[in-house]
Amino acid sequence: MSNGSVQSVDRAIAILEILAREGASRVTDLAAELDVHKSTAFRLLGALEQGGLVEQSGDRGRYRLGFGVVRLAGAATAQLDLAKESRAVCLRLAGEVGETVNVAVPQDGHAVNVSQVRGPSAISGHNWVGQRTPAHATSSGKVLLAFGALPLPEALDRFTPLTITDARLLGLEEIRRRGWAFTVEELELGLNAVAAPVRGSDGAVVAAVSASGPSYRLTPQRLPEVGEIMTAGAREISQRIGYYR
Amino acid sequence: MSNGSVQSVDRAIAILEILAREGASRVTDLAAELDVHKSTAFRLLGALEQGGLVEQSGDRGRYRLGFGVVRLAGAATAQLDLAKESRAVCLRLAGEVGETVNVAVPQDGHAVNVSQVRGPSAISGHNWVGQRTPAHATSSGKVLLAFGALPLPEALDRFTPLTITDARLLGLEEIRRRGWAFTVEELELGLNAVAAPVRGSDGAVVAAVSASGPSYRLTPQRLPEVGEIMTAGAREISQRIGYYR
DNA sequence: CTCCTCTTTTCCGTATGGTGGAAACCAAGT
DNA sequence: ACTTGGTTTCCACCATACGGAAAAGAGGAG
Repeated sequence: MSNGSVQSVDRAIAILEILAREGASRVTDLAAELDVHKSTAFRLLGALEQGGLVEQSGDRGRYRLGFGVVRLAGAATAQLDLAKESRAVCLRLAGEVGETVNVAVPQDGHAVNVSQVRGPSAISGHNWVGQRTPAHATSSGKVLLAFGALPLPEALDRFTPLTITDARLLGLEEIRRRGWAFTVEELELGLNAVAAPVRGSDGAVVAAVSASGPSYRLTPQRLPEVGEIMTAGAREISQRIGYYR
Repeated sequence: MSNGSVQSVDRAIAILEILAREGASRVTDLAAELDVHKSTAFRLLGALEQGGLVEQSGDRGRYRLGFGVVRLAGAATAQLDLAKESRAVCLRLAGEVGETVNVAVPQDGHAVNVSQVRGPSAISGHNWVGQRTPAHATSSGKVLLAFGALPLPEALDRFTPLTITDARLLGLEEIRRRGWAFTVEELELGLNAVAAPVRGSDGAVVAAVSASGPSYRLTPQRLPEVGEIMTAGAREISQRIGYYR
């Protein structure tokens, strides 16, 4: 843990905080509050302005927070929103399907779980949250691959004898057509899963919600039924985070 | 207009943008993308973390945007929200009262107008938006003084023979009791106004909405009626920006 | 359990980027 | 037209931020 000592970055952040508090400020006032020279304050404001984090008010020499801050915050809260808004839906889905439900987002070429609700009959205490999973061997991953939220990996590693290691056999087009994906003992023997796409406000797929359980309960015959349930659940999560189509 | 040349601030902002785009990143990846040394990236992240704009993800060495960005954005959008959300209400109030309606926020010891809707019978083409007005001589200003959104100025300047220049005679307690304020030819001869307080999500008064017009139309006898209308309008604006009490 | 690989984190000498100061420029008020 | 106070520009200097080396840590393979 560092002590945060980059003087001009510290000062720039202090300027942002002052502007958040005051609404708008003049160069002179900011300089006085920061105890720096007016030319220093002016230069720091220039850098923040160039980066979109501040902008000039109508009248000369007065600054306020810029829309760049709102854009950054939008990105910061998007995943907070997703985890928060999806929780209630995951709880219901876990009860309805009877298995563990997860929400995964694309990150560094992997599917990373950000939310989990354990199924009522869950045997395993396994917590998937924070864990990255191989996209080609998980139902969530296949969804993210199919809908363009993840790029196809160069190598598809084998985890079980049933793992698909040929990209052409992943069936991504069929997943797009059907609207949900599944795996049958491809990540772990005895583990099946079904996932559906979660869309953001612009319609792009930003996450996947999945149900997973032992193959003797989540049988291949049961996949279509569970697929429809997850698709409806995914749609509801999408609406909760701002997708209205 | 400066060229934004503060290298470490520029780099810090670039880090924020990368994190907004990627969701989370490692030190090594940020360094590569910024084309700086890993120790440089690490130090900049430390400064941003100290300022609350980034935080570490669960796993070691991975960073994401922090809640400080959301707090800054909250401040940035609050006034955008106010101007946007109040517009529809101001339009209706202007029609209902028949006079020009303004919304003012406290800034640097003044009441500053951020939104205006001209009344149907407005004679003057005067645009108040962006203009700061003396708090003690305007109805909006008196509201902001009464409810603690503005401090009492040291000197109360006289604008007309009717301007109140003794702070004790402003009647701030009565304004709090009654819930609205008025001026009668205190800023300009022949100009009267009525204002009511707009509250933010935490209940604090963050703005005032006012109706102003010529004293032969906005007569003293008409002030109570208009006061009630403005109070209802202010409550509606408050609810639109998140006040639910 | 050991070793390897890669990343994170720390430390430090150096040079360059950021500083304060002086001054030019600008806007508002009298 | 002049004054006042703030904004903005320019520049020499030095203190801070840099990159590099290395220590520490984590994860994976054998």
